Amino acid sequence: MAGKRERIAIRRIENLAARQVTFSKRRRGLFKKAGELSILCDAEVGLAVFSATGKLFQFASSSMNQIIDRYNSHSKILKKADEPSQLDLHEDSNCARLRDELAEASLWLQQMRGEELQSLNVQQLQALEKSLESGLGSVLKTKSQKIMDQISELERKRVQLIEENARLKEQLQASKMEMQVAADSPAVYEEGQSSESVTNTSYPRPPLDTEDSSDTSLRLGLPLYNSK
Amino acid sequence: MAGKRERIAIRRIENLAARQVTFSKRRRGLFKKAGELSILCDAEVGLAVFSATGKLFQFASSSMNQIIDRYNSHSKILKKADEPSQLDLHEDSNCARLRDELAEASLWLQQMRGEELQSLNVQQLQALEKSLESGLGSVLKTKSQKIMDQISELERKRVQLIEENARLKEQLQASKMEMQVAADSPAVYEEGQSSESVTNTSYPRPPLDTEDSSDTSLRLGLPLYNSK
DNA sequence: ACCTATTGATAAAG
DNA sequence: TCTTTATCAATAGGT
Repeated sequence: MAGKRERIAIRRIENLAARQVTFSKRRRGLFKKAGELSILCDAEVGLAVFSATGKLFQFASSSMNQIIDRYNSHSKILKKADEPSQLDLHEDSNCARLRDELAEASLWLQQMRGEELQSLNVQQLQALEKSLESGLGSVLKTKSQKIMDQISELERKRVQLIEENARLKEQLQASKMEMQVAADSPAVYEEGQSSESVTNTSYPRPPLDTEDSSDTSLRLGLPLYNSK
Repeated sequence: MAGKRERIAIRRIENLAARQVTFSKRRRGLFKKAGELSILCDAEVGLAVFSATGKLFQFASSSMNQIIDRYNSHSKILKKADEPSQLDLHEDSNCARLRDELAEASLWLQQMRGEELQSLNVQQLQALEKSLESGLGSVLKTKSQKIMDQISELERKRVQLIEENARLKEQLQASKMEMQVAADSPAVYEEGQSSESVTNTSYPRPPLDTEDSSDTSLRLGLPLYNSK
């Protein structure tokens, strides 16, 4: 029924299935915490994880390439200033092509952000408008979906808590009644069962299993969750 | 004395001191978990964190450069499979930088077109949405302005043509009167132009402007703007 | 997948 | 920043 969570030693998990399960769980936890750190503390965070099978998982608060650039800048500063002269002169066709593509992509980005539009004609503007509307639609759809997922999750938790509350109220009632009986006839009880029997005669109460009712962990809400 | 650890909301911590404290604690926790994941699950993990003040903290299960190289390889595979050999072998820093920038720009373009959105969180989606709406607004504004300009231009041409028409009508009138005078008192003409002028009077023709009205593109009202 | 017991992480205070 | 402590969150192991 329960996880004994004996703390596992931090060394490679030999069992393949267990390793994969742990990888999934811990990876999600790690990414969540990375995201929280970036938001809470206004930090730029980049995280890349390659599974043992070679698959890539990544998280970046901004974009991974931006973070890598920034990282390289820092590394360079720490190491040494590079000499740009030779490299600049040695500009081969691949570089030129890349530069052209980058220029084109940058212009597109500018135009999608609403800049440098004067050089476009009405037809081109119309195409751009259509593209932006389409993109906006996808973004809204994705955002809605993510928000709805969050809401569902919250609702699920809310229902769980309501059930928990109801259970605790019942137990509180039972506890009060027990105390009142104890005050009426103050005696020393070694076991809860005797008081329970008295209580039963005085106040009707929700049925409790006599075997389990002395188990603290169960009183605190060993729930018969049927949720979901 | 005690931590009430009420779960804080995941949003930027406004208080500077509290933010720095949380940054320290969570950063250490995050790095610890990153290390545990890499060992437990035999994964390669790279993590870079830039504080709000610009300081770099990093963790890498192997070496950061190795991880960045592996990451770039994956990105390349995902993006395009064209000519990897030449670029890989002849990779100077300028080329690499250009390629990274291009990759980033391409990703942005994709996301603005509504693709590859699943990796974004709600905040990032919101920012993207805002950017798209802003760009769309500018595009619509520019398009409207250009259309209005075209309408104005057409209206100007229309007025010009009306005036031209009126002038021609006057000339026609004058011409007719001349002809009538000529018929009344036929004189001797030495040049062939006289026959032409007679022809003109017989068949009225559409007005022709020697300069503007002969420009087909303007008549069609669809100026063919040449972008770039 | 889901659930819980248990350990781990961490917010607040000193 | 370090320590303490009370809680909350992550997760190991089981179903």
